[in-house]
Parts: sequence; structure tokens; C-alpha cells
Amino acid sequence: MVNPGKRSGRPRAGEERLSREAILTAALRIVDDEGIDALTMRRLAATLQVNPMSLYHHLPNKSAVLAGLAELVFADLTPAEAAVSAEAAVPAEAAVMSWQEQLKESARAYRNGLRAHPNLALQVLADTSAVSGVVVATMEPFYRALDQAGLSPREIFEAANTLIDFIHGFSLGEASVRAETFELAPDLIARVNELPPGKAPTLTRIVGELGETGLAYDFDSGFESGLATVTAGIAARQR
Amino acid sequence: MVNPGKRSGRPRAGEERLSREAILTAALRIVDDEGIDALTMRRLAATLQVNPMSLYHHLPNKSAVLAGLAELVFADLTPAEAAVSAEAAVPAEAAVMSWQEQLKESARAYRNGLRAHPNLALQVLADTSAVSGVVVATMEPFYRALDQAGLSPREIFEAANTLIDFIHGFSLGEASVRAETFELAPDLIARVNELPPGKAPTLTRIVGELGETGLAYDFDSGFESGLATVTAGIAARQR
DNA sequence: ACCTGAACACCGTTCAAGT
DNA sequence: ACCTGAACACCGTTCAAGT
Repeated sequence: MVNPGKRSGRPRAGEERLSREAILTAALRIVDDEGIDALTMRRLAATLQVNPMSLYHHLPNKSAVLAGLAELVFADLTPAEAAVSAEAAVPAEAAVMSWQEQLKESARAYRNGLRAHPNLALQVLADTSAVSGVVVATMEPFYRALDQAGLSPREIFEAANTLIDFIHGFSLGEASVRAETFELAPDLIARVNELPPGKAPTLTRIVGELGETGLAYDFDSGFESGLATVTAGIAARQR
Repeated sequence: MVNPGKRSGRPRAGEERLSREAILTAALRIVDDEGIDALTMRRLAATLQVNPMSLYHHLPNKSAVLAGLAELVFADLTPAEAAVSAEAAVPAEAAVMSWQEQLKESARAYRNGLRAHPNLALQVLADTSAVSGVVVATMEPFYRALDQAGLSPREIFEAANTLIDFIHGFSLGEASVRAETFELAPDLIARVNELPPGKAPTLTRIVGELGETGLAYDFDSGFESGLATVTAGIAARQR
């Protein structure tokens, strides 16, 4: 008679049962609202008004929950047109975009997908496991754009990896800042000024000159700059 | 009389005392040998033959231990010549290297530094906090090479960020594989073959063609490829 | 000043028992 | 089949007490 909120035994008829999907949805909510550390099996069970052990009937352990969340994020990240049948997939505007612009658009979408759940980004980037088929489907737009650039299969493969690595590294920094920790770029100036003189002379000089012209760093322009560089590098190697 | 290995009270004269450095060294050993999950305050104290609470006199909490480890890794990563005085720092061979080759060499050294402690890579990349001055000193070789390329301060800043983001993303994938999880590139072929047909047509076709020519992926060549692309991109934007 | 012991408020997970 | 209660073997950390 204690714990009136807790059901016991089999659920009442017509009541929604516990399911892998319901568990993952609740877990994602906790992570989005309170961060990754707030996600514990006991806490998760409590929000579902269920015994902690009930979860283990739908997911084998906690790391399966985390892997499931990573999968959810990548599922959202898979572009809508990929779900449509093969041929009619390319939207009208895509036809008039250069392959460079297509590649950049794909990269922006990928980054935005990772930003949708900042508290989970680290987990997703680290644990690219479990992601099953979902994560590879995510790479389709990159391959499509690079295919139009007339690269060889090997070159497409390597160019896609390079671009994705850049996005991952960038997103890592971006996620770290959101997680209230330090990041290389924005705090750079302050840090450099604290360095012992002579420790990094070129860095000190360049950053000093940057400061004079008034450096306004933001992630969006940083991303665009990197994207332009990587794309130009791919184009340069193509010729 | 129980726990004969445990000292109690003040340490005997002449015996080495507990210190922040001794704690971090022991912690790094545990992480290198048994992985990041094996590092607990209690376990750490046990290997130091000390009460768990003794650690808290030298480090405020566990995350300070992890931050300290990240700092250790970056300290090893700082190039030796940076410690020398400013002017005479550049070694003889550097003078004959092109800025591109200097940049690539710096990138290789940075990657190798991150690989030195694979079990810690994720922590280091995620928690770039705490790294204090150590991490920014790490960027000096990149700035030195880019400065020789004749870029503007702003361009140097952005190019360095882009290259470092690429290395971080690449190292993340590399570390994940060592941590026995899945990574995008090597397992790609197997994964693609399991995709529902029509889900990612270009990807499927390209990877299929890759398989025919016999794809042998390894991280070293993947890194070199990405490095060449990013460097070419920087050079292309320079002109 | 530095170290310790006991205690608090948590964890993830196993296992046997309920309906 | 699905859910539960109690229990096990851990955690990080606070606090008061020892030397």
C-alpha cells in the first residue's frame, strides 16, 4: 500500500506497456533536460513509475540504453529523402547546386543533427557502436555529392571520411563548450596571455595581432571556414 | 593489525609522501593498463596503499583527477623545442621543410601524442577543460608552420582550428576502435551490405566498387589522406 | 598538516519470488 | 511473460576523530 504510484504485477488491460521505445524516449528526455550524468537506471525507472529491474526485460544493461540513445540521434539525422525510393529521391534544388554546395549542405545538416541533443553529443561521437545500419545511411548524402564531383570510389571514400572527421572534431569542441567546459578557440586569447613568455612565441604574436583587429569568434563562422577549407582541399586533389 | 600493508597516521620519516603528482601517475597507470572505467577513487587509493580519503587532500574530487590526467597527456604532447628559448628553437631540418610539410609533421606529432594513451583519448578530447596553459602551448607548431605560409592572423587562426578539429575527429574514431567498439570507416563495407536496398543507393554502389578493387583500410593511410586534403584546402584558400 | 574510519546516499545488476 | 523486492558488491564524498 505504500508507493501508490507504482503498479505491481501485470499492467492493467489497455494500459500502455513498458517497451524499449518508451524507455529510450524517457531516457532521452532525462539526458536532454538534466545531462548525461542524471541518467541512471534507477532514475529512469522512477520516471517511468516502474521498478528498476523492469528495464532489464527490454534492454540488457545500461550501455545498451546509451547505445540506443545514440541510435535515436542518428535516426533523426538520416535525411528524409533517404527514406523515399531510390531514383526520385534528389529534390529539385539539388540538381542546380554544385557538388561543393551539396557537400556543404550535407555537412551542415549532419552538424545540426548532432547539435539537436548537445548533452548526448559526446556519447554519440564516442560510442559510434551499436548504431547499426542507421549510422551508415547517414553517409549517403556525402557520397552522393562526392560522386557528382567525378572522384574515384577510393577518393570518395577518403574524402567522406575526412569531412566526417572534421565535423566530429568540430562538434566535440562545440559540445564541450555547451557542457560548460573549456574549448580551444574562444578562450584562446585569454589563455595565451597567461602563457610564460617565450613558451609559444608565434602563437602569442599571432593571437596578439588577432586581438587588435577585434576577434569575434562564433561557432557558425568557424564551421563555415573549416567546411570551405575541407571542400577546397577535396576539389584541389580532384584536379 | 589487520591490513598490514596500510600505514596509518603520519608517514615515516624519509618515506615518500602522497602528492598530487604521485596520485596522477598511479591513476595514469591504471587507465593505461585497465581502461578508464577501472579508475575509481577507492581503487586508486588501494594501489597507493592509502585510505581513499587521503586523496582528497591533494585533489578536490574525481573530476580533478581526470582533468589532471588530460593535462599530463597534453604536457607530453607539447613539443620539446617549445621549452627552449624562442629564437634558437627551430631545428635545422625545419628550415628546409615547406610549410605544408611542417604542418603535416606537427599534425602527425599531435596525433601520436593522443595515441600514446588510447584509453584516455576520449577523456582528453572531451574534457579539454582544466588543460590550462598546457593545451594552448600545444598549438605553437601549427601556428609556426601557418605563419610561414604567409596567411593573415585570422586565416592562421581558422586554419589551425580546422586542422585540429580534423585530428580530434580522426583520433576519436581511432580511439573508439581501440576501445573495441565500432568505427565508421573499417566496418563500413560490412555494414553497407546489411542495409535495406534503396536506403542509400550511392553509398551502396560506391562501397561495392571499392570492394571489387580490394579495399585495405588502415588508420595511417586514412590520416595521411585527410591531412593532405586539409593542407591542400589551406593552400588553395591562401592563393 | 596529513591521514583515517565510519557513515551517507547513492550506483548497476543478479536472483528468486510473485501475478 | 512481465514485473517486483530484497540483496550484493560496489561507487564518490562528508565529517569527526586520530597522530
